[in-house]
This record gives sequence, C-alpha cells and structure tokens, in this order.
Amino acid sequence: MTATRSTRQRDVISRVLTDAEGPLGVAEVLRRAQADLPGLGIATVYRTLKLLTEQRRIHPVALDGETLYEASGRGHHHHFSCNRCTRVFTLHSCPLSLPAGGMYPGGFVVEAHEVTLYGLCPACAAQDS
Amino acid sequence: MTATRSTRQRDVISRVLTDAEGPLGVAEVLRRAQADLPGLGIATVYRTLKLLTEQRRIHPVALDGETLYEASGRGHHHHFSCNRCTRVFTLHSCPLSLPAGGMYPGGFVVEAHEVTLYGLCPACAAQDS
DNA sequence: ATACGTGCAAAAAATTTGCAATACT
DNA sequence: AGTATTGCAAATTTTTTGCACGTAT
Repeated sequence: MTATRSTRQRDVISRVLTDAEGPLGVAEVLRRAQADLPGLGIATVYRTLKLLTEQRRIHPVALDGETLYEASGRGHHHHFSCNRCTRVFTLHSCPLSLPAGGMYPGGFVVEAHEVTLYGLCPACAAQDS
Repeated sequence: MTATRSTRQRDVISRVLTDAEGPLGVAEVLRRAQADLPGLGIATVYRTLKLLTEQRRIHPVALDGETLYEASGRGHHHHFSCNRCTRVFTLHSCPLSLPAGGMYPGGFVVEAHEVTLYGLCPACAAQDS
C-alpha cells in the first residue's frame, strides 16, 4: 500500500501555510520554510504542495495570474488583493447574495463561488492621508 | 514618438477575442488566429496580448490557475465555470452587494471586484435529468 | 524611406522528473 | 530493514528576448 510518511519538510511547509495571513505563492512558501529548513529544495515544495492539495489539506487559489495556496478548513472566506503593495488578505465576510436554492438565472446550478476584491489595503489607503 | 501600427496579426488576434464566447488562454488564441494566419508565431501572440492589455482593449482573467484574456468594454459581468464540461460562461448580472462608498469593513478601499461561480451549466445540469 | 512589427531561434523562467543518498516507520 | 522522500541536476514546459527581414505609414 502507499504509505504517506510524515517528514520535517512536510510539517514545515504545512505550518507555513497554516500560519500565513493569506494565500502564498511557491516562492514565498519556499522562503518562509527555509527559515526552519535552510537546505529545503524548490522541487520538494512543488511536490509537497501537490501532495497536500490532493489530500485536501490545502487548496490553490488563482489570483493575478499566479497560483497561490492556502490551508483548507478555514471556513467560508474571500480575498482582497491590494493594488499597491500586491499583498493578498483574507476576508471573513461574504458580500455575495445568491438566489436561494443555488439556481442562478439562466439555469446555472451554483455549487461554489469565489470573490476577489481589488483596491487599497488599510495600510496603503492610509498613505493617501 | 511611439507609433502603434495596425497589422494583420493584431487585427486577427483582436477579433478572435471579440468573437469569443468567453475568455481564452494563450494556446487557444493562437489556435483560432492561425485559422486566418497560418504562419502566426506564439511570440507574436504573447506580445500582442501584452500590448492589447496595456491599451485596455482586453484584460486578463485568472481562472483555474490559467491566465485567460477577454475583450474589454462588455460592461460589468462575471464568470461561471462548469465543473463538468469546464467551459467558462459570461454572466451579465452581478450578485455582489458591497457597502456604499467602496469602504469594506476593516478599512479596505474597494476599487474593483471579480466573482466566479462554479457548478453545473444549464446543459450539464439537464443531463442529471 | 523610416522604423515598427514579425517569425524564428536562442534565452530565461517556471515546473517536473530521474536518481542516488537519506530518513521515516 | 525496507521503502517513501529528499536534494540536486537534468529535462520539460512556458514565456520573453535578440535580430535580420518584412511591412505599415
């Protein structure tokens, strides 16, 4: 049988995503994980992100043409992408109002949705005084 | 001064996106454009998509990890991605209700937004009888 | 006629894979 | 001990760039 082992690399990469303030890209995951595992290779990051995704422990988020990853099980939420500092934040409220029953005009059956807001994050907005 | 010329390549690529039923990826743009311009190179597609994007004549859409492009000026709309047939549809209504003034709880200044619904398109939903 | 634009091929960047050494169980 | 996993480097993509030739103005 296919045994999936627990390794230091997987633990660290998992924790990096769990501790993150929002979804992270491959390069950022590598950078943060290397704080604990200096020798970590990029190939392991790719392989681990794929594995964790298959296990549904994390999931990919397509944003600004890049694929970011975030830990699963954080409940329903959406993202805010800052046009100035490019950081991505997690929003815990949902601004969407869908028809009850999950049926959208035109006959589309809605099973899930994704919302991304773009603009200025609190810090960048403050700079405009 | 920087003169931007009108060329057969640019015209065809523009038209491909204007005629498309939804946003298209680079490979699909090349494929469709080559119907009119057999010798068209992929480099020209990349360069033209970048140019048209800078001119705001088209814009990128991050969807399922791929960057797709669609013609601008079609009014406010969103996308529906079918989980079964994977086609992407354009939705002309907006299910979002944002706070007036563009200020989102937490101090985020919202300038734009993107919504993607996932589920079954009318055709695929019908198959479930 | 003057350059901007194109296609091709080379270059650079991003992602995947093969393999011997390493580390879980 | 046995084998899944890792790091490195090589192999694949994917996207960008240099250049001589073609073409719009």
